[in-house]
Formats: sequence, C-alpha cells, structure tokens
Amino acid sequence: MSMRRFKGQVLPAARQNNPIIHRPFQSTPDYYTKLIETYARDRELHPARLLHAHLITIGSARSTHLASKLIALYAACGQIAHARKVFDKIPQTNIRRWFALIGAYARCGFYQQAIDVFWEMQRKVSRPNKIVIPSVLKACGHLSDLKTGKKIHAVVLRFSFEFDAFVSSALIDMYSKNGRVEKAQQVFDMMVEKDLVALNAMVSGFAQHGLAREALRLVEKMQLLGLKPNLITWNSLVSGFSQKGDEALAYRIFNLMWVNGIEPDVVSWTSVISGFVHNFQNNKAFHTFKQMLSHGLCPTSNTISSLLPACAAVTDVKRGKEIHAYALAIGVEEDVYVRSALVDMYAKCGFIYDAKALFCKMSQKNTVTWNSMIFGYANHGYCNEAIELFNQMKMEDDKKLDYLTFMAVLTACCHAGMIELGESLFYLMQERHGIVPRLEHYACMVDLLGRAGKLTEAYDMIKAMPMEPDLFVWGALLGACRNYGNIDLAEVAAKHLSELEPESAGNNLLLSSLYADSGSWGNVARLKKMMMKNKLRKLPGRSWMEAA
DNA sequence: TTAGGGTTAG
Repeated sequence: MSMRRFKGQVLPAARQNNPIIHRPFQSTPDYYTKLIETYARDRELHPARLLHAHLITIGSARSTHLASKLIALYAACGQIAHARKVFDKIPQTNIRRWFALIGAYARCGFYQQAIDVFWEMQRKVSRPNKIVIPSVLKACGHLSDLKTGKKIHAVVLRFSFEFDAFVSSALIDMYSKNGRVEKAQQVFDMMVEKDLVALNAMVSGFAQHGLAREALRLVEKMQLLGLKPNLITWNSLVSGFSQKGDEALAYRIFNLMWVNGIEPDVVSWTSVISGFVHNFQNNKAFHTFKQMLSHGLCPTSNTISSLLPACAAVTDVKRGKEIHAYALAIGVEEDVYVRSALVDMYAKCGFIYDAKALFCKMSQKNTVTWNSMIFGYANHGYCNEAIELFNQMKMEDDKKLDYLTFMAVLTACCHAGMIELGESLFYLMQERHGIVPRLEHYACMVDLLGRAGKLTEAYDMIKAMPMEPDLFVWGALLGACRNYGNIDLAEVAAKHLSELEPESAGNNLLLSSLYADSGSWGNVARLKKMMMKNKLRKLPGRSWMEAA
C-alpha cells in the first residue's frame, strides 16, 4: 500500500485521521511502536486494524518487536482471537513470543487465557522462560485460583526460579490474594535480598488479612533495612485497614502520610472513602470526597463506584444524581462498575424505571449488574420481572450466576408466594450450578415455605441444615408461626432466638401476641414477668423520609 | 515480568 496512493483523494473519516497516511516519512519502527502504544492506551480498534494491515503490507508485521506490541494492542482492545493470530505468525523458535501473549493477557485482565497459554507453553517448550511466571501468578491471584498458583510454584521450584526477585514478589502476592498469608510469609522469609516490591506485597498481604500489627512492624523493619516506604506502601496500609473494617486506623495512617511528606493520590483518597462507606460512615465518606476535590484531585471510576453505595444506603437520590452527573462529566459513566453501582443506587432509592433504563442501555453487564437489577425488581414487588430477568441472565451466560443471583430470585419467589418455583430453583442452584446453599438461602427458603403455611416443611428444612441456623432463619419461622397460629413451633423458634439474641424483646413480644391470639393469658403473663425480670424492652423502630 | 483503590445480600 503506497502512501501516495491516497494523495488528492477524499478519504473516509477514519483514514483522514490516520497519522500513517499523513506522515509517511516518519514510518520508522520507533514511530510504529509509539503509534501502537497510543492505540492500545486509547483502545482504538479500527485504526489499529488499519495499522496492522499497513504493517503486513510493508512486511513489518512479523518483526518480533512490533508483533509483540500488536498482541498487547489487540489484548487491550479485547480482541483475543486477533492477538492469538499475531502470536502464531511469530517464528516458533522465538521464546519471548510466549511472554508477549501471556503478559498481554494478564495485563488486560484475561487471566484464564493467560493461564491456559502458560500450560500450552509448558507442553511445547522444554524449559519455560521465567519472565512469564509473574504474569501467570498475577492471574492466579486475580482468579483466586490457589490450585493453579501452587502448580506454578512447583514449576518455579523445579526450574530454580525462586531466587528471582520478580518471581518471589509475585508468589507473595499470589498467596496473599488467595488467603494464604502464612505461605506468603514463608516465601518472603526465604528471600535473601528483600526489595521494596516484595516488602510492599507482604505489607499488603498482612494489612488485607487484618494483621495490622504485623503490617506496621514490617514497615518499621523496612526502614531499618534502609528502604523508604513509598506511596504504594502507605496505600497498602490504608486500603488493607479500610477493607478489614478498621476505617479509623486507615484514616489515621492516611493523615500520617501528610506528616511524612507523602502526597496522597487518588488511590489513597478512594481507599479512605471506600473504608467509610463499608463501615456505614456515609457522611464522612461524602465529606472526604469533597476534601479530595478541594485538593484538586480528579476522581476515577473507582472513586465514583465506591461512593455510590453511600447514596444507596441512605436513599439519597439527589446526591446519587449529582454523582451520576459527575461521572458523566469526567467520562467514567460507561464503566461497568460505575453503571452497576448506579443501577443499584436508583433501584434502592425507589427509581426502578431509571435503574431499568440504565440497565437496558448497558452493552457490557457483569454478575453484579444483573444481580442489582433482579434484587431491585424483587424488593419492589416486581416479582415476575425479576424472574424473567433471571431467566434472561441464565440464557445469556449461565456462568455469571452466583449465590447472590439465587438470593435475588428466591427473594422474588418468596414475595410472590411462588413456592414450587422457589424449591426448584433451590435445587437447580445446587445440582446444576454447584452453588452450596448459605445461611441466607436457607433463611429465604424457610421464609418462602413459612409464608405459604408449610410450617412443618420449613422446620424440617431447618433441622436438615448443615450449619447452625441464625437469627434470620429462626426469625422467619417465628414470623410464619405468628401468621398461622402455630404455638408449638413458635416456642421452639423463640427459644433459639432468645439464645442467639438474649437482649432482644421483639421475639418475645411476637410470641406473646401469639399466646394472646389463642387466649393463652397465663403464658402472656409469664412472658411479661420474664421480660421485666430480665429488663427486656423493645427499642422503638426508626425510619426517615426525605422532604422535597 | 512483581507491590496500592471499585459495584450486588436477609
């Protein structure tokens, strides 16, 4: 394809913007590299295809360097098949081509593909290249695939890669992300020269597992070793403590950053905001968000999706809309996390049609998107819509169904009194999808059976539970007994509830009203006496509404 | 090639 061929012609818009065509004399490998990197950063598939065609024409597409860049470009655009085609064109003797593919997949979030290609490499190459190991371990961490992570560790040991700092840090991270902090520590302790990345991976591992003392002690040790904690060290502490519910400690560490001359970045602020939201400190979250803006920092999609649940929690749709507008203004509204959080926020605030409109507009939906919408319908009494959406989700991609999807659809069945459907879904969840029922599912099923008056079946289900029933399970049974006047089972449920919740008066009052309904005044008096003796008082319920 | 932030539950 000659550049001159286009001279004087009216080109389609995409081609008019194509810098290759307008600047033919800069067409050096370095120029193409920069162009590919720009297209990868902006995920521009169409110009990328044109450029690839051009490189094929001029015979440069098989250069290992440019081909590796093209693989990264296609992976960034989500074009796995194209990435693979470019990989297949690189001469098979070139060992680095494996890294080009595995590394690109891992960087772009195609974790399972990265692992699959690694095993393919293992089958085809006698000695693996250690440079791919960190990328594959990263994939295992993100997928919570400890089994594969351990197999990779075995490969590391077989080929004596354990002395590589990159490999060790990646192992520490993989074990930490899979909840095996003690294994991470073993790898860390074995390292002869501990660098900042390994230390940060270990600090993060401790902090994310609630081991605040160990994390802080390691930071002190780091300083004794002459390593200065960097922004990532500080952010690991802030985020770890926030996630483990110690938002006050996270905030203290965050404030210490200023004292220590570290400039908190958007990650630091987002971690603090997220900590406040998860610990129901919504006003503090909003206040911190405002402070962050006043410091001149621009929020990211992570910040926005962290903050939206705070609006949902207090059904503050006005603030939710403001944040929605903000997301549009900064160009992150199309992010799937942001949109899922928006769907949830609108649904929880009662704006179910806005939630639906947004949901329908989304071309990319993840499990949370579907679950939020199904919960939204179920909680607003649109049970048929919830069930219909569940069926649609199952048809489109049944791998996306998780335990919360079934919670959502079972809630819909419960509200609509659809016992048979609820029972069949409870069965389907286990047999077809291999999802082990949790306490919440049992509570839902007991509620479903109880509301339909099937009290014996509900009690049989409780007795067959493989774990100890909790407040919600017994509470559902007691509520059903109240509705159907079953005193014997109500007494059983109330007894368990008083053991689980000894200071609560509500359950005894429910039982008392059941006795009263049946004219059992002696029992009413006995219960009242017991409550007075134990100083049990019903706390008044509270609710609020937003005034226009 | 390795280390830090995000959405759904009764």
